[in-house]
Amino acid sequence: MPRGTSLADVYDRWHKSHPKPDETQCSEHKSRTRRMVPTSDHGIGKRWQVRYRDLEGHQRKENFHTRAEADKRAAEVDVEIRSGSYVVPAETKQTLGAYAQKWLDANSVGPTTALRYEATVRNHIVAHLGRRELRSLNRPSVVQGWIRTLQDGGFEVSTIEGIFDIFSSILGMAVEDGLLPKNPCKSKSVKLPTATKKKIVPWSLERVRAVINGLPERFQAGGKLAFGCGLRQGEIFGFAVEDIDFRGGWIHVNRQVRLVGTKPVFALPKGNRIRSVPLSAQLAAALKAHIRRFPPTAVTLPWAKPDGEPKTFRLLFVDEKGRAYNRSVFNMGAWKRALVAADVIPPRKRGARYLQAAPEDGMHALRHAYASVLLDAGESIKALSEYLGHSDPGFTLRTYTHLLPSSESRTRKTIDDAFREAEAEAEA
DNA sequence: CTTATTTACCATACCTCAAG
DNA sequence: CTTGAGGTATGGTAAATAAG
Repeated sequence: MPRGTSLADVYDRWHKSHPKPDETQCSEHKSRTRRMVPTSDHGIGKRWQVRYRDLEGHQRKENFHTRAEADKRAAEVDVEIRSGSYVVPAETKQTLGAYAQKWLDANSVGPTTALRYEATVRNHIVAHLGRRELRSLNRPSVVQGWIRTLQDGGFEVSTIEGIFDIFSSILGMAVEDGLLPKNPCKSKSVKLPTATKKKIVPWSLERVRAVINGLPERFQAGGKLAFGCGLRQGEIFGFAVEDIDFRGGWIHVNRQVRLVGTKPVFALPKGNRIRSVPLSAQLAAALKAHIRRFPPTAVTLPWAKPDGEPKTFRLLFVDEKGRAYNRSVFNMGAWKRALVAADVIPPRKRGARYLQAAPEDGMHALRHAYASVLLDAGESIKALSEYLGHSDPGFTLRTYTHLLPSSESRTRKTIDDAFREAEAEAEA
């Protein structure tokens, strides 16, 4: 703006060349006033300003060096506000790294999940995209390229999905905050690698028996309980003598032992869902024998979080020092050795540091074996779902549907049984 | 020193909930 | 019933530490 030009002159020129916007034309949004004024008259800094009200009615100002730029921006703002793609310009300049931290801080999830979110953001999101400005992420190609680098990293599809979900959630919040016009993760052109759905292959009964036999004596009944009632590992570790109803033939799954970071705590089972499971006579006998041999040990741990209220339960299965089992120690030690004893994995080679086992040969395999045996015997999905503690029978069905005996084999078996019965009657 | 155990942290499968 | 988004427990390795 040339020196000596008065503010009034500028206003005048502006209004002459830019007729007042028609009120009715833009009544669907709140951007009504937009005008340009010089911000200073000494030739320094930005001299043209666009003013408007944003979607929430807050007044916004943006400064420009030239009138042409300001004009262009003013037009853009109107279009953006009308179409809903408007974002606050200044705040989109923050980096993804900074915004991801806000997302982490705003979350209220459990400690396990918080740890995972924090690690995922740090290792997979901020590491690759952390220095980018938020608004620069509004391009599907950028997101797709990032997915590609994850793929090249050799991660499982399920892992990439997990990382992507968190990323999408962060950008989703940015959209809600008005910092991004839309979430590029939702774009049609952003594609995740497709997963081949893995089917659970249950252990054979021989393997179940062999591995249980290979466990240390103090935990053999624990293995039997895991297989015989389908409990999760943490639920076995938290199983107490008061959870058994010998008379009625039930066990109650009321808690688990969980690690919060490295601190063990008692907590409700996964999904905060307690349940009861029928107890077979043989398993009951095994538990009684175990209790005689290894009397229940009172263990006190905080409830739910390390600084939670201390609770004491008389646990059936504790380590040699009378502590609740630490799953990391257990899986590395007793469990792996049982796998070796059962010939599931080879013994450790000289010089090798660890016993190697496949992920599907963890203790969870006993739970899967339980499900498999029940389905094979014709137990209903509904009942199985209850015993496993699934809240959704649909999930149980999806997980185990391939283990349901086929209709043909059920038919053959039924007829075979009928024949046997008929022959038995004829003989009598 | 070598080997065993524990700790710290990461990857993955498992699981819930509710909307479509 | 199916599916997508959100969340959690289990499986695993390497570094740190303790034990032999």
